[in-house]
Amino acid sequence: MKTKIAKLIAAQVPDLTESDIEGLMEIPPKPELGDFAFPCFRLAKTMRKAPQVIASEVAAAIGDVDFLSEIKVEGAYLNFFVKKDTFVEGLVKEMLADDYGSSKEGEGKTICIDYSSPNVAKNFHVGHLRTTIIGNSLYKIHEKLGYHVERINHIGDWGTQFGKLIVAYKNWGSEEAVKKEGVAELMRLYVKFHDEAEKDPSLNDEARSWFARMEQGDEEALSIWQWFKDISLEEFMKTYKLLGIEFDHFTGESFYRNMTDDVIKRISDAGLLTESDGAKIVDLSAYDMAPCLIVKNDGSSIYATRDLAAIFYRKENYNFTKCLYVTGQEQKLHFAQVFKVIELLGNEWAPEALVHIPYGLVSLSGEKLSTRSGNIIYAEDILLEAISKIKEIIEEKNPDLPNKDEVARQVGVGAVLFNDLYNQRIKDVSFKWDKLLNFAGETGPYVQYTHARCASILRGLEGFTPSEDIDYSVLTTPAAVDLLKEISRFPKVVSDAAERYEPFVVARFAVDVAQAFNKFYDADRINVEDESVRNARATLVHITRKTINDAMALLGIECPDQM
RNA sequence: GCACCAGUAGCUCAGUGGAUAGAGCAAUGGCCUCCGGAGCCAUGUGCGGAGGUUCGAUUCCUCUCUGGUGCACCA
Repeated sequence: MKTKIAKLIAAQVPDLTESDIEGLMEIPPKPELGDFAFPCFRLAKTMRKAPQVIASEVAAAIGDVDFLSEIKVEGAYLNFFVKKDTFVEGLVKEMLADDYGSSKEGEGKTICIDYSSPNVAKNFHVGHLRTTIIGNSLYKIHEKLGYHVERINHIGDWGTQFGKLIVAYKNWGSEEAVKKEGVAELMRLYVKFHDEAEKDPSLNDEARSWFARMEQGDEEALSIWQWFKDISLEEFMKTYKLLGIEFDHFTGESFYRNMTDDVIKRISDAGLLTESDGAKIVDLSAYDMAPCLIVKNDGSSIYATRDLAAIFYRKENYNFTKCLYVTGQEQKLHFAQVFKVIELLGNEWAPEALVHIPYGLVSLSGEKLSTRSGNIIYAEDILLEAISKIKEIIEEKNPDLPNKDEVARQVGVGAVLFNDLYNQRIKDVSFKWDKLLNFAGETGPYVQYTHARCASILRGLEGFTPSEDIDYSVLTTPAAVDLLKEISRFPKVVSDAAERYEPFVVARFAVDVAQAFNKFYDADRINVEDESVRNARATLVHITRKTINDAMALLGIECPDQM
């Protein structure tokens, strides 16, 4: 429709350039002023006349057009009012398609997404939840656009931290305690290590040497490591199950441990490796960056080395067009360094293909999360708390609901996910229970409630099936048109979200549709005597329900039919 | 010290060069014998500051203030 109007204008203004026409099409519609609005400032540059004059001239020249009801000049703006029937019919037919919102822009392309990636022997806390949820949503969004996605959980299962754990286990731990308490005991040992290391710094050297032994294949070290890793993974899987999140690969850091020598050789062969304070680095001062550490002075590898190895491995095995890293913004410099090293090794694809997707810090009552000070909230606790609160509300509002537990899980988890995906990733988050557990307004449960309401209406309509064969003039009431306009943004919303790597675009869209629907529901009665009115409105309800369901699915949130 | 990110309503946030800058929360008042009241409607204050580019700046540039983060042997 916008293209049509742009062409109309172009026909009246012969010396219009191509970029002028593109500019015309970029202007978003302002429904309160006209269905489509075009400012004439751009035209003024081409035509060397005042924009107000141009607006009147163009309006007069266009005359009668079959799909327009009116053209209004407001100062320097041209407002086009489209005939409602035509407008509505076009939109509805598009929206009835099963794959509405999908596209083929990613066909034949592979995207690797590295997300979640928790550290073994540490609890899964509210901060880890963000990368997990954001990564999962980016996966769904790209899949909707036709990309093939490899979901990679780059588990933090290698590194000096294990040396620390082994030292702590040997000094202050016991097999029974670890078997009994699991991750909680590992956490205790880790904290204990740091406390002791403050008093006796030589413990740090001991830890580093245990890690060096791991890298050399020491059997004792590796068997303890494997044991701790298994315990942690089991714990992580519980949270993933609750969230309904899956991965294609659990190739953590240890997976790449035998590939680091190759990385070092490549860097060395390229003449990039230099020695500094006993360690081996790539000097990046030419790019205003701190050097990238490749080998520590005790000869063992560091995370950068393993990240480099992972990139080569993924490029060779998955042939990605892009590889996304969903991690905290505090790791920005690290990824900039790693990506630069890859580029310097002669891989021109690196700057385009390797993308760090940072997100803001989660804090708790104004302070940084810290396991050691106990200033921390675990992911599982948040999810379980939200689920139980939802369960209470269900008992109060809808006690006869079948499968309450499953619905409570869907809505509780939905509330947590939605809360995390509703704003730009980069914003720091201050965790607050009361905000999370308030389910009014712009929240997951509000959107899910609207979905359940749609489903409920549709259940109540006997013999209704959605169809293109309806009376479109029924859907030209202000509330119906507003709702249709919101829904019509879906395809652009999905591609915008992918382009910006921002799930919040989809979350906001879901709320906008829900709000528009609730207004429509309030204004226009659906289940009425008149069959043609009923069918047309019910078709709109059907489209709304499906769009909300599909949009929420892109966030990893399920929408029950009743709640 | 250097670098990166953020600063919009009392609070949490949208706003990707266009018209009178929008939502939710919180507060107050209202909602039809009728499709789910986790809903709908009504009522107020605001772009950290100063310059610059532009016909037009919350948006782009420079400086500045405030907060957060990072700056090699942790990840």
